[in-house]
Amino acid sequence: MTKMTEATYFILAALLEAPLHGYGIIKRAGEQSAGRVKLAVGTLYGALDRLAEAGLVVVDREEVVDGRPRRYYRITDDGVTAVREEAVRLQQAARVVTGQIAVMGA
Amino acid sequence: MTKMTEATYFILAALLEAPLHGYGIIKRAGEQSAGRVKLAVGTLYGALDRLAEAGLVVVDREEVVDGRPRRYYRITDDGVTAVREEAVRLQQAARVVTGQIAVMGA
DNA sequence: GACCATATATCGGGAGCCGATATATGGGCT
DNA sequence: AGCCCATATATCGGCTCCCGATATATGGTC
Repeated sequence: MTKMTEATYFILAALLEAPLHGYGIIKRAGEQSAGRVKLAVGTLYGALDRLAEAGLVVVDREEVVDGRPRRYYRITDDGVTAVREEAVRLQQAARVVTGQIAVMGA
Repeated sequence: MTKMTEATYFILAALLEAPLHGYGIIKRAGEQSAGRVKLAVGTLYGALDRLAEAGLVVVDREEVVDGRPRRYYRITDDGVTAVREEAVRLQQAARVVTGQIAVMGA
């Protein structure tokens, strides 16, 4: 089953376009879901640690902006594969109830 | 957000067609997901208690077959609404990654 | 000065999944 | 006869993980 939690899924999804730092991930996840997903900070950092340990994300670079540190995370190839597989699982799960066939491209 | 767990979702989905007893729900969920979802018994009964308390399912009837008790659960109108809303959420979540638009009927 | 957005980090509580265990019956295999 | 398996319900403890609260720090707005 290789289950993935919802928070983990949206974190990976947020990193698909470009590397982001923690706070940026929270904002991006909110944007992508039209405000429905609000990642709590306590959720984020724990999840990022787990993702890094699993090799699905890596620290891209660290910066200091206005005295505040910023740690950018980048999704790995394994991370991309994992989040795409999870997207397929979500769609299949939805189909069980909707009974509708989704049009899927690449 | 009104989050619903994966186990809860598949339990409600399994009950959409007809009332089922606990063990039947486990088998039905496996069928509907092509064997991907395997509900653990410890998960099932706890989840059913929570669903009953929330009014999303009710006990339909109790039977005794071959000396073994069977308790049938039935999904309520609120349960149907909840599982449909969750299906939409899952589809929207999947779309964040796939970027594809799904064809939806009713 | 107070508050808010930005930014990272930790801790504790609570929810919930899951394997193990217990109990019970009937069928199939050896 | 003995054993395992499928069926069927129920409970318990461990573990994962989400999340709010808290702490710390800076710069802009009011």
